[in-house]
Amino acid sequence: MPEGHTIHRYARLHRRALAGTAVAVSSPQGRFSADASILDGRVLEDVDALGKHLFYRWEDDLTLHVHLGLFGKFRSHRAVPPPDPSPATRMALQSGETTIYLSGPTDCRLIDGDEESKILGRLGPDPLADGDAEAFAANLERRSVGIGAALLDQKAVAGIGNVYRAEALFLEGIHPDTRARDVGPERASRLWDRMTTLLRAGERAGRIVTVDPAEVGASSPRDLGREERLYVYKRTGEPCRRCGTSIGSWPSAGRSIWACESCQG
DNA sequence: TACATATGATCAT
DNA sequence: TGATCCTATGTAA
Repeated sequence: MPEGHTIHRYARLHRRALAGTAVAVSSPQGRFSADASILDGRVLEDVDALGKHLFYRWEDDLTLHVHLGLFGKFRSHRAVPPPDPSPATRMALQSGETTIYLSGPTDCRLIDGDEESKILGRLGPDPLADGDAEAFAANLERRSVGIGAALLDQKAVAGIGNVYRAEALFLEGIHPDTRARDVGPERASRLWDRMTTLLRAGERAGRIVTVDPAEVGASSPRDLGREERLYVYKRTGEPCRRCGTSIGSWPSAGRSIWACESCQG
C-alpha cells in the first residue's frame, strides 16, 4: 500500500510511538545487522517523510533512510509482539510497549548528508509536505510525456503512485495521455488540490478511498466495500460509476493505467 | 504446491 | 524497453 499517504502515516505513527525514547534496533533477517548495531539503544529524535521516503533521525546526527518499494511493509504491535517475526524481517524496532517489524523494503540503511541530498534532489513537491503547487505546474510545463506518465515521475510530484494517478485524473476529467505541458495552469492547479485532498484523506484513513460515498448510497467512506472504493483503478471493462461507459486500460510509463474515455475525453 | 500479482524504482541495453 | 530486486497474498492446480 505504499503511496505517499502510507509513508506519511507511518512517519506520524512511528514518531508518536518512538520519538524521544531509546530504541532497541535489530535485524532478524540479518541484512541490516551492521547498521542495527550502530543504532541499537540510541534515542530516536524524529521521523520525517517526503514523497515515498522515510528519514529516521537519531541522536548523534544519524539518519536512517527507508524506502518501501513495492513490497515493503511495517507491522506494529503493542505490548505483545508475535514471538517470532517473519524470517524476512529486515528491521525490528522496540521501545516500551511498541514493537515494529519492517519487511521487504527496497532500502533500509544509514545514509550521510550527501546521500540524503541526492535523494532529495530526485524529488519534486510533495502535497503532504507543504509542496508548492506552482512548482508542480511548472514541472508539467517542461514535460512532453503524458500527464499519466508525469504523475508517476517523483521529480514532477512526490508521493503519487499508480492508484492515485488514475483516480486523480478521473476526478479531474483529464485523459491520462494528454501531454503534461498541455494541461495548463488552471487544470494543473485543480489537479494539485485534488491530489492533496486525496492524499490527506488516505493518510488519515490508512486506506485509499476516492469514491464519494453518496454516489454509491453510503454515508461514510468506511462503509464502502472493497469493490466500491475506487472509480477506475483495476476496473477494466466495468461500467464507469458516473456514466456507465466501460473502463479502459492501457500501458502508461510502463504500468497499467485505467480511465473512462468518456468522462476523461 | 505453484503461480500470478502488487499501491516502486533502478540499472543495463 | 526489459531485467532485476525486495515479500506477502490470493487463487489455481
